[in-house]
Amino acid sequence: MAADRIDAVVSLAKRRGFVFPSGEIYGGTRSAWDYGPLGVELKDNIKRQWWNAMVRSREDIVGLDSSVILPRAVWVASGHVAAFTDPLVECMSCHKRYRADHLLEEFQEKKGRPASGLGEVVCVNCGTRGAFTEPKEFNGLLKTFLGPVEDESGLHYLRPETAQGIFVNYNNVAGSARKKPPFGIGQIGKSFRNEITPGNFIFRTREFEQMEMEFFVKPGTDEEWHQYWIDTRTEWYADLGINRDNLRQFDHPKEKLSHYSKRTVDIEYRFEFQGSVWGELEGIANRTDFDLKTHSEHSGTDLSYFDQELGERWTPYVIEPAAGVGRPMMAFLLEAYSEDEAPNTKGGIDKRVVLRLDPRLAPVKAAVLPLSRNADLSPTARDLAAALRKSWNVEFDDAGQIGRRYRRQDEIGTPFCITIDFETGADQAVTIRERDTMTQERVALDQVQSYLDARLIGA
RNA sequence: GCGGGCGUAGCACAAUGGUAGUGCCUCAGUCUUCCAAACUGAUUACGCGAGUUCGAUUCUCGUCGCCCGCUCCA
Repeated sequence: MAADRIDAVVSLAKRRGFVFPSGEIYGGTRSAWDYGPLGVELKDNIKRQWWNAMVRSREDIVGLDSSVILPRAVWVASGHVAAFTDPLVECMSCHKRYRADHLLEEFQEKKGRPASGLGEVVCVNCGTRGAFTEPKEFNGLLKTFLGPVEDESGLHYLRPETAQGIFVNYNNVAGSARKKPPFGIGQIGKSFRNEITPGNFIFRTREFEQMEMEFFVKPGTDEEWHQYWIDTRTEWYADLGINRDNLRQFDHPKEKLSHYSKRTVDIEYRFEFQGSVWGELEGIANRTDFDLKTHSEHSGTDLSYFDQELGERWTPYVIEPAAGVGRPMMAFLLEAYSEDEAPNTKGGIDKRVVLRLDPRLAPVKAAVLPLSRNADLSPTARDLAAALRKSWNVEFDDAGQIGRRYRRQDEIGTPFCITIDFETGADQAVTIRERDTMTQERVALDQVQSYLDARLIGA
């Protein structure tokens, strides 16, 4: 059932132009997806909501847009060059693949002593002992080469997280924006990871977009701030329409924390993938003073803060709410997808697909629909659509029967349909039909703008 | 990258060693006065390459891609 729901959403996403397989005419690639006309609107709306909530509306947070390509030294300092490398081995008997370090850890757990090597380890899948290939380094960083020659001197990495761009600009931002802890720097941008297994639609891709905010606080206040951001971010999803029953907070077990983290809590959504019910939307990590300290050491630039009140110097702790863009987008789509039964004019029952997106997220805010194409209603309708477009993304559609056009808009989540009919010329009014309530209201032509404005606050 | 499965219009499905059909969708027209009406017409596909063959969408091989698995974490 849940898998059906995902299938239905994936199919809808492609059919109506939300998401296309990347490079499809050449066969496509699982590494990335392309966002079509409706997808880019939805994605921008999600990003705008995040930016408004996290940056614009807050005195204590400012924005940044840092580069994707960074020198290798940054990633050495951040620990990614070392930590993003996984030694992979394969059982030559059954071809199952493992992480070599995991195999050795498990051995020690079971036997209570370290293994002398992989030769002692038994494949849990087929029972063969020590038949593993040599460990092969698998690095999650994407490499690229700058300059005329492809050699080590030109080696740069595409960022696997946007956060490092914030840390290396810490002094620039704090100084120019005149901010001191507690304060934050927010950023939206692309990141790249050479994932072993991309998949589940836009859930895991090698190129992806992140919305990250690094919040710098005084050591000792970090745990309190951490909890504040966990709750604030969970609320954000609920406010935009995710049912609380489909959200949960997941505390990472200590032994599985990232190399930089003291505690990490994920906000997860009930995706109901095959094999795993919950999937991460956002991770809120307490990165301690790891990043500012390591960049201070490696770069030689002191990134600590001089506390005038205390007369002492300390390195801020960092609380990081790091969200994807694609994952929330998928969650919002799954959450919004519904199938109603609706009677049709033939006396039968039709399936009515409705995307109950929050109006703030809906890619199209209103559709202007002349009741008939033949009766000169279209010019009035086009004028109205053009006027409304100055404020909102508005569609005009005069093709086919009116009921069909309503359904088309339902399917893409348009909250309002505005119909120009044969009385419009006389009474200078239109009918506005609301997606969720299916109610209709007669509204004067010159009041349509304010009608929408009142119902699209915050969009 | 390794193992298994799968590749026919945008989608769902056919058929065939000789010219590939249907429904839905899309588009145009007739008609249609508020919830996927009807009719007429139109666009669109054998993933790619090689081989076997007089002839391949069909058989063989290769390749590419997708799906599932291999803990990746936004």
